Amino acid sequence: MSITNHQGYPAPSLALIKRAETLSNIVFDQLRTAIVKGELAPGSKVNEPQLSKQYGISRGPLREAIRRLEGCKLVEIRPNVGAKVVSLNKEQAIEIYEIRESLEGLACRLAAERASADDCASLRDLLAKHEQQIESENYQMYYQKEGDLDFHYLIVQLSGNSRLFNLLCGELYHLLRLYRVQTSSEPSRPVQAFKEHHQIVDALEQRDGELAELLMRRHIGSAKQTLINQLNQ
Amino acid sequence: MSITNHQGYPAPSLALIKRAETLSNIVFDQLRTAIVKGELAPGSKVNEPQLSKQYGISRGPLREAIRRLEGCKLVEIRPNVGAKVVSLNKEQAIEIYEIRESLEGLACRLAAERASADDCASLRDLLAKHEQQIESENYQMYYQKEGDLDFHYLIVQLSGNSRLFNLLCGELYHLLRLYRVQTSSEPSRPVQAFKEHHQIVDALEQRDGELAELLMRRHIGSAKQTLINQLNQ
DNA sequence: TCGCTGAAAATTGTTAACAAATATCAGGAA
DNA sequence: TTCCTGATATTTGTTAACAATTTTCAGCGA
Repeated sequence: MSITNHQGYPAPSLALIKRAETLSNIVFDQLRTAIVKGELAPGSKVNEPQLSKQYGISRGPLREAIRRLEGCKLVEIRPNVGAKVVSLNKEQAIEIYEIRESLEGLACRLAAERASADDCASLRDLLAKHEQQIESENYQMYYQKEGDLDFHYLIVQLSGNSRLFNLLCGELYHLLRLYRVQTSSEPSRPVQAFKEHHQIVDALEQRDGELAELLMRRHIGSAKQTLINQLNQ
Repeated sequence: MSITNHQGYPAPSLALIKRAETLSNIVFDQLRTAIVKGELAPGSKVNEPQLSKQYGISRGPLREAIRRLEGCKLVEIRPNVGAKVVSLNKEQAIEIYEIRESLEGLACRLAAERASADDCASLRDLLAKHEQQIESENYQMYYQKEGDLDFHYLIVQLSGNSRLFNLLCGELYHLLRLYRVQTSSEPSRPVQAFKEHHQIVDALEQRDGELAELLMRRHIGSAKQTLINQLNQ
């Protein structure tokens, strides 16, 4: 969950000055988190009077936060009726996996072209740390937990394409997390995934962008296929 | 934009029944159009009192519309300072082209797999119509005008992935249009582009998803390269 | 029971006023 | 001149009240 904050704060001395966050921004963050964590159930109504009481603010900034969520496609608003938390069906989840497959492939190719030796070392470190975790705990833990996300996040970051990062690690990540919460489904092939991660890092170290792209697309394609199998079953 | 009228209203003329659009939604549409067309210059400040006067509404719904634009990443808001129309530099434009290259490749592959014979016929019709326009007017016209967009839109639509459509033909299209307005740059290789469009349709007709993807990636990669050359010059 | 009606309640949309922060700019000092 | 200062004006953030619409639900009749 350690996402870099690219709107960096100005200076160390100013670090103590509390950022002038507006109520709207605060509530936007809290609502988005609540939605992504499933505390606000997919498909459920967003009740303005209730939430404004709950957060202790008036409806003005709350409505602005909801409008921003609408722009992010996390809620849908029908005029004179209200906002509903977006809800994904399996077809829509597959659509997102298709996009992720393509874009993380791109990220991998770019990362292979642009990553420095230090960057590759970081990736190796990360995988080594994961290996420790896996051995000390249980193979099940790895893919299901944040370890998988850390790996993907780092590669997308190494791609150097900041819009790609925002898209994959922001919007699409939120939607997929929403879907997982909604269906209580978790990825379920930890050992294989770990092997594939190693192969991908190998390709990155060899600066083989095409291979890295291919491997990542396969890697996510497998997860997509698992989902499709569930759909057909 | 047709009105869904569930209640059996007298219906003297459905066209006259004004849709229950909120002021916020109306102004959102108008602002987005103004931004994408460049009427609100990139980087310029979004002044609430001025706009609320101009549109004849109060600041409440106007601010909601601006917050929604923020969610769409078309404006950036700094607390206590206000909203600015987003402005893209060349690096950011290249980032978008990289994403488009990958995603339109995906769209092409999916379109090749899913498009029906009728769909392919529609594409052929579209290209034939473009060919007429080109011959009757000027080769310059084609790639610069909406013809190019029509072609890309249709393919993305044929992919059957609605989120992909919203992403490519919604968000990314708006941003690229913004960049073109900003730099007054227009694509400049109409003849070659037209040939490439034909090749892509050929691949689609042959149901060759891999080739279609490759060709589309090259097609957009060329446009990206043109941009990079401008950057280095 | 079922479905309809319509008044009451709750919710959403909009506005205007006030509070707080920032931007502007005249005036003065080095 | 150039750079500060600080009073003023403007803009943004927030609230509460009002208007309009939808939802709820008791009452009624077939």
